[in-house]
Amino acid sequence: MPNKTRLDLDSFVPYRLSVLTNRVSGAIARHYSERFDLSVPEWRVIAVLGQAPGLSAREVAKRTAMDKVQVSRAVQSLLAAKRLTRTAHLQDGRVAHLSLSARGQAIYDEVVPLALSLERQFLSVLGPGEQKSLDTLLTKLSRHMDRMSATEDAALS
Amino acid sequence: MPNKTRLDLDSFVPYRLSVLTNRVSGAIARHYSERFDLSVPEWRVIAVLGQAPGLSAREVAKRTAMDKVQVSRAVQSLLAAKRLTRTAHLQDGRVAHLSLSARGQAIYDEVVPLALSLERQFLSVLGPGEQKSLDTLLTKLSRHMDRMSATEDAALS
DNA sequence: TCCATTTAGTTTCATATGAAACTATATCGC
DNA sequence: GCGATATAGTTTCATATGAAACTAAATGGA
Repeated sequence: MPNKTRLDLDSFVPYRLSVLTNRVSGAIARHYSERFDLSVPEWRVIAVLGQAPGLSAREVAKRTAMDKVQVSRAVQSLLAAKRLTRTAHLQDGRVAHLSLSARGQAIYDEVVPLALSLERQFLSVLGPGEQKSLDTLLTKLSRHMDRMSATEDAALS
Repeated sequence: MPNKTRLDLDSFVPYRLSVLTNRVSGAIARHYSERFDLSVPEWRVIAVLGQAPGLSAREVAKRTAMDKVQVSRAVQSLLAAKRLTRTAHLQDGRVAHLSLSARGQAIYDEVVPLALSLERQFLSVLGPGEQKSLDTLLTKLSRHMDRMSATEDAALS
């Protein structure tokens, strides 16, 4: 790929990524939000608590790449809808453990197969080798971004 | 890749795409927004008008995958900052042609190399073959999403 | 022990966003 | 030509979002 000197949005990778991602996320979100009245942050909280019950809000934030404000709000609305339970930490009064309630678990059990099926549909245009290769590329690029932002942060301090 | 029955966010492709994209877009946006007080929609409008002056708002929307409300607002603030010019369409009174003003062009000329350099930095972790392969995969997946949403739309009507 | 600092989580406020209604112009069918 | 419909673009309104301030609990040092 030659060094470009002109910007063509259609071949600008960050832009292409952004358009693709928004369409995919949008398509998935449409499915579960219609059926369960669930926002994206709420769904992420449910997804991570389904896998790892008893996490604190901070831990949920870390695993979902959301910030603590987003998590706090999602947790509040999920609690209001009785989709989560919250129990105080025994030693640390600031911390609360979060888990899915029966209602939350029911949603989890129904949305997971839906999400996986949409993912399969999305990936079905790629052959197995291509899927592996996508996986590798995403891993490399994500790690690279980790390092890049770590470097930037260090530069600031 | 075996059919998964359990959802692991870290290996769920739509989620990985979303996290990666947000970090990349965020990193780029941070650069130009700080320097030029430019929002993402504004920058997109400038990017597309730099390439194709004289487009209408509707055409800008189409090329940037933004909706017309977003474009309308971005155009308004760019006009207010005298970064665009607007001239009425000769035949059609509803339509206006948009172009970069000298001020807008100056921003374009400065941001384009910055954006391209950040893209190169982002992609630098991949070898040339991998970059080509990323390009191919993005193209296939985007086309696939086009077809999928077209099918859904058709199903609705 | 007590003050300063850190951390978990919430609230506030200002701004961004999207859907739907609206305005103005253009086009189509008759 | 003229009413019905479609299209370009804007406005309104309700909600989502993020940054920063805030509260409460924990920790660390003198």
